[in-house]
Parts: sequence; structure tokens; C-alpha cells
Amino acid sequence: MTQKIDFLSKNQQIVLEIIEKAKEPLKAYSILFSVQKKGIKAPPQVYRALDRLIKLGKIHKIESKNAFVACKNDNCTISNATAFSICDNCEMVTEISNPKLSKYLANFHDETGMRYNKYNLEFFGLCKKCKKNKI
Amino acid sequence: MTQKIDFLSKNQQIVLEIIEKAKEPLKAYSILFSVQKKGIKAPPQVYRALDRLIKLGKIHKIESKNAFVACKNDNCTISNATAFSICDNCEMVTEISNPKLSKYLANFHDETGMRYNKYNLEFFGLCKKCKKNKI
DNA sequence: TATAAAGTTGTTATATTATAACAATGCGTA
DNA sequence: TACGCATTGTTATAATATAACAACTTTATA
Ligand SMILES: [Zn+2]
Ligand SMILES: [Zn+2]
Ligand SMILES: [Zn+2]
Ligand SMILES: [Zn+2]
Repeated sequence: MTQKIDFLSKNQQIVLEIIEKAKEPLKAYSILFSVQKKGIKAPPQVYRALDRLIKLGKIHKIESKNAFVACKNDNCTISNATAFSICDNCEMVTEISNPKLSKYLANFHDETGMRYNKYNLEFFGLCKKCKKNKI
Repeated sequence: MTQKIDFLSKNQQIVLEIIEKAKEPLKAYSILFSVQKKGIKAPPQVYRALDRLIKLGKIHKIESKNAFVACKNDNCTISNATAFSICDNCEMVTEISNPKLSKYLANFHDETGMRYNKYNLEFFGLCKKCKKNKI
């Protein structure tokens, strides 16, 4: 039988927990390092857990950084729609949850006749704090 | 003095040419392989050229694929705004040039007070052809 | 012109990110 | 029990990207 959709294996729980605790996106190998004391020893174990967690919508990959963050919404699982704001200076990453934006993008279609079932959007700029500090 | 904005060095021209000729996104190491007969021998030479071409807006990186495509617009240089449609089956990538979309995203701002000066959007789905072939 | 400063290119080595391949284990079912 | 199948562990390696420094070119200016 295939794994139930809401069941997390031990490794998946361990990886999810450390990503949820983190204040910033985590790299796969920094996750690996952190979980070695818990018995996860090799990259494939981390990458498998990451893949599964992504499919479940529990975490997202920040493609421009090859890093992973916990999902802050509840509906990413089904929507396959993600948007992030990323500070170019301090690297802070925030998941954008904006119904208007997601509606606009979910309904977007162009003249190519292609219909989209998934999108990922990354905004870059300076966060409030960094802007204030005139960096 | 810094390099003039519209001047391409020899390596940059070679790399740009091969990306422009390609019908699909190219990976850095496949570029390296193709240009070795032209005297480019090592990864840093390719990556430097890619970096410069990206800054000039001549090419874009498809972050979800770690691959590079030539820009099909004329205004990406200044806009820092990119959107792509990507077929999950045949991996075809097309740069979306849709004034309404780019205007909408350029003007987007949320309650965090962060103002964005750059974005990258990747849509995924099945292209016309793959949809027709019921893949 | 000389000479320094700055930028660019070439080269070697290495860091970082990710997956292939297969063995071992656990688990439900006949 | 014994089989089939999913998951986990393990080793090795592939793929992507950058650090560090040497060599060479161009530009600035004395
Ligand atoms: Zn989410
Ligand atoms: Zn910041
Ligand atoms: Zn473009
Ligand atoms: Zn297709």
C-alpha cells in the first residue's frame, strides 16, 4: 500500500521539525548536519524526506537559494501555488499569502493554450529593516 | 573603468551564441562541453560568462532546472521581471511576455511594507502538444 | 614612455547540491 | 510462515557551482 497522505515517517518528522524551528531557509546539508545526532546519516535520507514533505505541501523549496522553508499556509498542499518575498540583503524569506495574487495567478492563461496547474513566484527586494538601515 | 554595458567579451559571445541557437534550456556543463573546441576549458569561464549575460538581461536562469535560456524580450534588462511557462512532460520552456501580467506583478505590494525590484515566476503544466498526446 | 591600478581571463582545486544503485529492514497479507 | 512491496540505510558518484590565485590586458596618470 502506498503511504497515507498525512502520515509522516520518523525521518520525515525529524526533518520537518528542524525546518519548522528554523527562522530562515535551511540548506539540505545543514539539515543533514543537524540531524546526525538523531540517526540520519546520509544525504539520500534527507533528500527523501524533503521530497516527501514538499509533495505533502509541508515545506517549500526556495529555488533561487536551494533552501527549504516550512509552509506557513494551510492550503499549499492542494493549490500547488507558492509565492515568496526574499530580501536581497539579509536573505529573509517570507511566504506570501495573498488571495488576490493567488487568484490572479491561478486564473492566468496566455495565448499559447497552455493551462497551468502549478506556479512558483519569487519576489526580491529589501525588507523593511534593511531598507531602514539604508543597506 | 567597468565594462561597457553592451560590450560582450569573446567568451560571453561564444556562450550567448550557443544558448541562442538552442531550442531548449541549456545546462552549464553541457555548454562547457559544447564550447571546449572554441577554447573555453573550465567551468569558471562558463559561469562567469553566464553571470554577465544574466546581468545584461541577455539570458535568464530557469531556477527550477538550473538551466539557461536566451531572452526573447527586449526589456528584461531594465525590468528584472521574468516569467516562464514550463511543460512538466517535454520540459519545453517559453518566456512569457504579457504586459498585463508584468504590470500586475511590478505593482504588487503586500502589507509587509517590502517593495520589490525584481521577480521571477515559473508556471508549470502541460504544453499544447503534450496535452493533445494525453501524456 | 614608464609604471601602477584595475579589470579580465585562464587554471587548478575544491566546495556544494543531488541522485544512482543496491542491501537491509519492516510490514501487511495470503 | 513466506511472499510481495514499501521504506530505510549505506556507499559511491554525478551534477552544479565557486574559491583562490596566476597570467595577461587595458586604462590611468605621472
Ligand atoms: Zn505554503
Ligand atoms: Zn533584509
Ligand atoms: Zn527576458
Ligand atoms: Zn510538452
